[in-house]
Amino acid sequence: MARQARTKADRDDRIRAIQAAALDVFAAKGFSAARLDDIAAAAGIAKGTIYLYFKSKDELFEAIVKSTIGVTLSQVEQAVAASPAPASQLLRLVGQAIAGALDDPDRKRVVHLVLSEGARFPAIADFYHSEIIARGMALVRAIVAKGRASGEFISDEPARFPQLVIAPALVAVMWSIVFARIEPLDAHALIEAHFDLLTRALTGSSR
Amino acid sequence: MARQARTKADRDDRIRAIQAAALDVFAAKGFSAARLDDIAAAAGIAKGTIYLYFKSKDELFEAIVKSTIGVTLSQVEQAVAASPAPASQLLRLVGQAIAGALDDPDRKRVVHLVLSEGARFPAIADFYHSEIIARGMALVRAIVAKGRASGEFISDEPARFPQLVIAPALVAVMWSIVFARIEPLDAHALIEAHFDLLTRALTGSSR
Amino acid sequence: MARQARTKADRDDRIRAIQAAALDVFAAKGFSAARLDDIAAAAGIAKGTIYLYFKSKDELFEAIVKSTIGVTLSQVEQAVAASPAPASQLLRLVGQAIAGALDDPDRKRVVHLVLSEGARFPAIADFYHSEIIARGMALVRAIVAKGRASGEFISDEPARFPQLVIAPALVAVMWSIVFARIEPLDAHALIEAHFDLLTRALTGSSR
Amino acid sequence: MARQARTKADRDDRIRAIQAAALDVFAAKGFSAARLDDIAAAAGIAKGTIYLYFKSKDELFEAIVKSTIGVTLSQVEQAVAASPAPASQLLRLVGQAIAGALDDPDRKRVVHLVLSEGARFPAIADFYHSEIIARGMALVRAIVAKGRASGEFISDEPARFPQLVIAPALVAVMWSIVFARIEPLDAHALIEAHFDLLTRALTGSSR
DNA sequence: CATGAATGAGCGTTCATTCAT
DNA sequence: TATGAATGAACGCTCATTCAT
Repeated sequence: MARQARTKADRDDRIRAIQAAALDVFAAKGFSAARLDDIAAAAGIAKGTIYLYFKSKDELFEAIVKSTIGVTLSQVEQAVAASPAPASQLLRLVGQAIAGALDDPDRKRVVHLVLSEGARFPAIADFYHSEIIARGMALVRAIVAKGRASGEFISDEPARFPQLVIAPALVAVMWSIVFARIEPLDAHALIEAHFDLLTRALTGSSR
Repeated sequence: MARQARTKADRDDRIRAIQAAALDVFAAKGFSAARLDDIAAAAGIAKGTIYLYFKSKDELFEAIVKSTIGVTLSQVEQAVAASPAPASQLLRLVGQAIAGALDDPDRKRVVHLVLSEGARFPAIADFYHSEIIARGMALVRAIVAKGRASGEFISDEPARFPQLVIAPALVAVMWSIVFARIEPLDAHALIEAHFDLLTRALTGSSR
Repeated sequence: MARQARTKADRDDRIRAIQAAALDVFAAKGFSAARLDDIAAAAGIAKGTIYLYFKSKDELFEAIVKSTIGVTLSQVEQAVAASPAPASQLLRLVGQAIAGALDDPDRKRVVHLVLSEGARFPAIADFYHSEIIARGMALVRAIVAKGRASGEFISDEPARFPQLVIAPALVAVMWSIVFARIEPLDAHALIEAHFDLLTRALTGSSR
Repeated sequence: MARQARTKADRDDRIRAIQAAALDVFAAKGFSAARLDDIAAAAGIAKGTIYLYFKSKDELFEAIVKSTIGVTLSQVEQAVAASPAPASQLLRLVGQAIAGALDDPDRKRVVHLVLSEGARFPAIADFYHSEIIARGMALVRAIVAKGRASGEFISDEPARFPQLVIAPALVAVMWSIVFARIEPLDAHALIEAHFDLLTRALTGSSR
C-alpha cells in the first residue's frame, strides 16, 4: 500500500504524481485509448486510488491541462510591460519564451493533447483559449501597437492575426511529436529564423 | 439490405461511402473513440459490411488518409515549374493552393487526424510525410532557390525551414477545429497576411 | 461460376463434393469452429451454393455422418451368416472388417466426430446407434451364441458386453487423431493382438 | 457483486468455482460453442471476472484439464509397486482404479473433452499423454513384465499394446456421454468382464 | 486513505444465413 | 442454379467505475 496522504502537502504530491503519470499515458495513447490501469501502474498506486483524487477520467484529463500551463505567460507579460526595448525585441522575447517553454516535453505534450482532443473537451478548449491564447494574442497586439505608435513597425498584420507570431511554435510541437522520427527539426533554429523574417517584414529593414 | 455492389464501380462507390462516413466519425470522436457501429449507421449499412471492404478499423483509418490527399500538390508542382513569375508570386501560389485545399472540410479533418493520431500510426505519418510534407518542402526550396538565384530574395530562411511557409495554414486548421467555436478565424485572410509578411521579409521591399 | 447441376447425377456429385469438403473442415476444426466459408472454398463453390443443397450447417453435418457409413456392415453380416467357420474365426472376421474400415481416413474422422459431437446431435447419435452400434452388437451376440452352442466358447462376456469386442478399434481411432503425433500406433497390430487375446480367453486354448 | 477473493484460499476457491462452471459448459457444448457468458452465469459471477483468473478461454480450458487429473495414478503406482499380489491381481487393481475414477462425472467429461478437442489443443494432448497415458502404459508394462518373469502370464500382448487394457474404460466413457440416453451401460460390469477375459487370456486358465 | 476484486456495458470482429443479381 | 454481397446477432475480451475490505 502506498503511503497515505495525510497532510495537504502529501495530497498535492499524490495529485501531482497521478497527473504526471497520466500525462505520460495520455500523450502516448491519446485520451480514449489511455488506460487507467496503466496510469495507476505508472504512478505506482492502485487503480481505485485515482478515484480518491479525480472524479473521472475526463476530469483527470482536464486537471492535467489546467495545471501544466505554468506561469510562463505572466512573466512575459510583466517583462514586456516593463521593458523599454523596441517592439521587435519584445516580439523576439515572446518568441524566446515560447521556445523555452517548449523545451519542456510536458508542455509540448499538453499542447498536442489540447489540439488533438480539444474539440471533444469544450472545457479544455475554453480554458486554454482564455488562459493562453487570448492572453498571448493580447500581448502580441500590445507589442505591435507599441511598434506602430513609435513608427518602428510599417505594418500591422500580426495585430490582426497574432496567430502568425506563434504559428511556427505550433508547427514545431506537432512536428516533434509526429514527424521527428522521420526527419528531425531544430525547433530553436526554426523559431529564430521565423523572428528574423518577422522582424524584417515588420520593420522594413533590408538586412 | 443495402443495394449490392456487383461491379467495380459499385464497389468503389461503397468504399467511398464508408470512408466518408468513417471520416465524419473519426473526426468527431478521434480514432479510438470512434465506433464502427456509428460508422456503419452513418454509411447506411450493417456493421459487418465494413469488413467486406476493410480488414480492420486501423486499415480503414489509413485508407481514409491515403485517399483524401487528392492531386492538389502535383498541380501546384507543375504550375510552379511552368511559371515564369517571380518567386514571391510562386510562393503565394503555393499559399493559395493550400488555402484552397483547406476550404474542403474533409481535408481539414484529415490534417487534424494525421497530426492528432500520427504518432500512433507510423504508416500514416510515413505516408503523409513522403506524399505531402516532403514534396511541399521540396517545392518551397525550389522556389526559394529560384528567388535567390535571380536576386529577388535577400535571405533563405524558408529554404532552411520550409515549415515556416505553411505554418499559418496548419494553425488555421487546428484553430478551425478547436477554437473556431470560441473565436472564429478568417483562414484566407490569415494566409494572405502571412504571405504579405513573407514577401516583404524575403524581397526586402518596404511596401 | 461452377458448372450447374442440371441432372440428378450432377446434383449428387455436387452433394458429394460439398460433403467431402465439409468432412475435411469439420474433422479439422470441430463442428462449431468449422466455417462454411472454408467448406465452400474447399469444395470450390460459393458459400451460398451450400444452401441450395443443405438447409443448415447442422443438416450438412448430419448428412455427412449418415452418408459416410458405407455398406461394410451388411457385407459382414452376410459373410457371418453364410460361413461355416468356427465362432472365433467369425469374430476375427468382424475384427478384420473393422480394421479395414478404419483404413479409410474418412471413416475414422466420422467416428471421431460422432463421438465428439454426438451428445449435441441426438439425431446423429440415434442414427449411428441404430445403424452401426446396434447391428454390430447383434452380430457379435449372434457369433457368441453360435460359439456357446457348439461348445467352442467357454464364456459369454462378449455377449453381455459386445462393446468389449470393438473397444480396441475405438481406441485406435481416437489415438490416431489425438496422440499419433506424439506416439504412433499400429492399429492393425493392435487389433490383431486383441483378437488373439479374445480368442484365447473365449476358447480356453493355451496357445 | 460476488464476495471479493482477498486471500490465497479465497482465490483458489474462486478458481475452482470458475473451472467447475466452465467444465459444465464445455462438456455440454464443446469448447468452441461454449460461451463465456454461460460460464460466468453458471459460476455466479460477471463475465469480466473470469479474466481476473484466466488469460483467455483457451487457457481456462487447459487449466481445467490439467487440474482435473487428480492423484489417482500415483496411488495406483505405489500400490502396484508395493503389492506382492500376482500380476493378474495387479492388472485388475488398475482396472478398478480406472473404473473408480470414472465414477466421477467430471473425470469422464474431461476424458471426453481431451479426446474430442485434443487434436486442436496440442498442449492438452501433450499434457494428457505425458501425465496419464505414458504413465498408465508404463504401469501396465511393468505388471506384464512381472507376470512374464514369474511365469504367470503366457503371452505379452498388453506389454506391446497397453491400450488394450484400458480400451473398455474409454468405451465406457464415450458411451456414457453419447449413447447412454439410448441404451444404458453398466461400466463397472463391463470393466469387470473385460478383466475376466484378460486374466483368462493371459494366464491360460480355463475357468 | 488505499487497495484491487468485481462489475457490466461496450467494442471490434466473425460468421451462419439471406437475398438481389 | 450459382453467386457473393449484405446482414445482424453473437462472442471474446476490455476497461472505467464501484465497493468491500
